[in-house]
Amino acid sequence: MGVYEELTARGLIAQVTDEEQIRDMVNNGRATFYIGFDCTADSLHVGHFMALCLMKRLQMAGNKPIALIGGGTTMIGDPSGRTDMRKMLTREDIDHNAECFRKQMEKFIDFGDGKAIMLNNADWLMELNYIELLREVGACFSVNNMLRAECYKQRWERGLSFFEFNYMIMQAYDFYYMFQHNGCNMQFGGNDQWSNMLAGTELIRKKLGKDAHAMTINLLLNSEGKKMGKTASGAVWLDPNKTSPYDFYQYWRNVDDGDVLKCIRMLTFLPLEQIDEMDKWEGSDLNKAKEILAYELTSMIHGKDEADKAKASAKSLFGGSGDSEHIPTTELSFEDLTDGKIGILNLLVKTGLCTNNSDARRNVQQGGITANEEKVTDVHKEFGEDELKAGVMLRRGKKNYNKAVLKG
RNA sequence: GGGGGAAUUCCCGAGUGGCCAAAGGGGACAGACUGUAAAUCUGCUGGCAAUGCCUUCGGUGGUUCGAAUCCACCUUCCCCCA
Repeated sequence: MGVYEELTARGLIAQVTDEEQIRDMVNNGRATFYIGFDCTADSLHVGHFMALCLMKRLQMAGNKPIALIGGGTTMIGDPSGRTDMRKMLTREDIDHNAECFRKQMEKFIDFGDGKAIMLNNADWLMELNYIELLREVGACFSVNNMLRAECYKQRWERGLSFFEFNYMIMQAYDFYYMFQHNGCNMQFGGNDQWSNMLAGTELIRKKLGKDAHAMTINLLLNSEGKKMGKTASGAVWLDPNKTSPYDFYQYWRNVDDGDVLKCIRMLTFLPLEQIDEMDKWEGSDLNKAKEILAYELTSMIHGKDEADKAKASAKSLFGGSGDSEHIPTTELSFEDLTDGKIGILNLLVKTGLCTNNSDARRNVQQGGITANEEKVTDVHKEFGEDELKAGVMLRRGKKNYNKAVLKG
């Protein structure tokens, strides 16, 4: 089975420009493909992870990936599929983010020995001259066609500025540029990028009379059709300082029944036969599949050690056995105490289990808080030094744990 | 360039002088039920030293005993005409 067939079997491929040719190219390792990453934040998230996986799979099949960091395109911001304009980022922010992206990608993709390259489109886009660009590539675009593009549909109500409208042209230019300078003959991306990607192949055809290819992957959507990898507090980040390995593990451990197998198929590197076997599982057996998903992903992103720790913590908290060593812990100092004591509300805020006093009070009043597995009903309850030195295991709701320990 | 309209809490959206910390819905959070799932039902959703007090309805001033609500100017956005 070639890599193309594997991607199809995993449900990754959404649209392609020419199936025959693309299959032939990627299966025989003749593709030099690029995936663009706009650096709108200082860490990659789960959505990017899909793209990185794709890159890795194709690299393993002998193709050469180009990771394109969008230092230039981020100056504009992709309006595709969005209803509002993105916040404009400063040059400094973008450079910083680009640097963060680079570090994270290097952990995942092998950039050695010309096996892959990393580029930043700021290197060519920032140099462009407006009039020259208009004459050189602007003439190749039909505004009529651009307006018909699916990715702008959502903008018809709220309006689209000319500024953002140009994003597509910049992305097309990227492809055109790398086609000529880096032998890039294919572009991959999320399905929401399809219009932008076609703009690139069109431009290459018009300017150079040559064929370039594009392929999109399905976005990771849950059974409700929403993008996965988002929580109430924001994205699920790959940076352990932004989303701890434990939280990362828990995110996947808690996906809906209907989404587990899809996630395993699309995100993990487990053999397809094994996945097909899991596909037969039903009911509470799916819990096993969720554990596998969570473990596999955590271990890919944060390493085996962290994955083991996260798993052990989860086991001890939810399963009643296993070691409790790796549970999220908050260290307190004597300065946090008043007269050698600390109130429950204060403690909940300190550990980050509640956002503020009101939130803490509400949770206590609704019976959502336990300390050392005993329900706390009194908002005035206090904890003394000795108790805190031994460690107080706090729980909010069913799944949020934090151990408060007094140091010193 | 001319004319018209809009901005409300996490989101959508009601409110057009006091009864407004602001209807309703969504989401989030908590409880029950469960499998760390879904569905369902219940509670809850600005902050604080908490039967009270403080801050919030795009911004800045003003009118008034009292302003999300009225007036002026500003900002941003949308629609129509050019």
